[in-house]
Amino acid sequence: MTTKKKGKNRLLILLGPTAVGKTELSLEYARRYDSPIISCDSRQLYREMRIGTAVPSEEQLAAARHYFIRDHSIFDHYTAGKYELEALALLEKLFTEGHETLVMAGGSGFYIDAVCQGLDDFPEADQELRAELTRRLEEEGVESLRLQLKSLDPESYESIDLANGQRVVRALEVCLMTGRPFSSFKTSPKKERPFEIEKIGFTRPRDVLYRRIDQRVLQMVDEGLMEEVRSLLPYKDEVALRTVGYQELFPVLEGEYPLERGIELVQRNTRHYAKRQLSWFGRDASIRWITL
RNA sequence: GGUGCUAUGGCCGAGCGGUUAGGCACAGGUCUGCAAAACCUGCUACAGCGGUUCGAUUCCGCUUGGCACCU
Repeated sequence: MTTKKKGKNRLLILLGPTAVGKTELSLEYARRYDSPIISCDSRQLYREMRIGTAVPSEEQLAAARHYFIRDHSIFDHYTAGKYELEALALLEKLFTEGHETLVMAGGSGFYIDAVCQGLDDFPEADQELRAELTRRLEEEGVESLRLQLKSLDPESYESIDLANGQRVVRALEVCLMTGRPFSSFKTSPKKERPFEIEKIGFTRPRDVLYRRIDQRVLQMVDEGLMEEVRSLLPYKDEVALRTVGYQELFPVLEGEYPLERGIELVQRNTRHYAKRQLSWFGRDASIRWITL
C-alpha cells in the first residue's frame, strides 16, 4: 500500500481517539503485514485493569501477538520514558527477526511521540522526592514551589505552565535531583530512529464518536466493570488508577453518589479524553487521516 | 373560573437600579518520565409588551408560560 525505501524497515502507527475502533482495525493491518501488534496505550498495559480500559477481547488477543497489553503492574510506576526504551528494544528485536513492517496501535499521544522522537535524557523521578514535593504542593500550594523553581531555574520558570502543579513539581524535582536546571536538559534535537515511521489517524464525526463512547461505557458496565472496580478499591490511590472508568466509580462503591451518576461521569470524562487526544494529534502534521 | 408565587444563557444557580456572578455542559488549546494525568482559554443571559427613571435584568402594569392553593 505504501512505497517502502529499499532495505529500510517501517513502523506503521495506527492512532486515533478512544472508541474510534482502533482495536478491530489494528487486527486487519496486522494480518496484512503479518505483524504483531505493539500497543501504545498508557492504561491497557496494566494487568490489573481490563474492562474499563477496553483491552482487546480474548479472541482479538488470540488473533495476533500483542505487546504492551496487561504486561505491567499498576504498582510499578510506569512512564512514557520506560515505554520509549522498552518499545524501541522490542522494535529492534522484531525487525531483526525479519519483519519489515510493524504495526503499532494506540491512543496515547505522549507515548507515541516518545517512540517517534524520543524524550531527552532527563533523570527519572525519584519517588521519595516526588512524594515530598507533591505533599508540599498540597500543603503549601504552587506558589512556594514556583518561587523555588524561579531561583533554581529561571528559564523553566518563564516557559512552563506555572498554574500546572504537576509540571512545576517535575521541573523542580529534576533541578533538585541533579543540581542542574531542568531547562538545561531540554536541548537535544529529535532523535533519529533506524526505521521509517508512518502514521495513520482514524477519526469519526464528533457526534458519532461521542455516541460510541456513551454506548461503550454502558457495555463495560454490562460486562462487569463494577466488579473490576471493586477489586481495585483497596488500591484506589495508586497513580495508575487515576483513570477514566475507575476514578469515577470508586465513589459509587463508597456511597458518594449513585451508579447512574458514576456512569454519566465516566461517559463525560471519556468524551473529554477523546477531545484531548484529538487536540494532541491535531498538531502532528505527519498523520494521514482517515474518517471512518 | 378565583387567589397567591414565579419566569435568568443548553442545564443548574446567585444577584443588583448604572462592572463579566459562579458551576456544569459545549467549543478551542497546552503538553519532554504521573499523560485515560495535570493545566489554560472562550461562551454577556435575564419570557414578551408598555411605563417610571438620566439609566432597568433589577421598580410598576399588562400579556404569556409554569407552580401552588381555592371553588
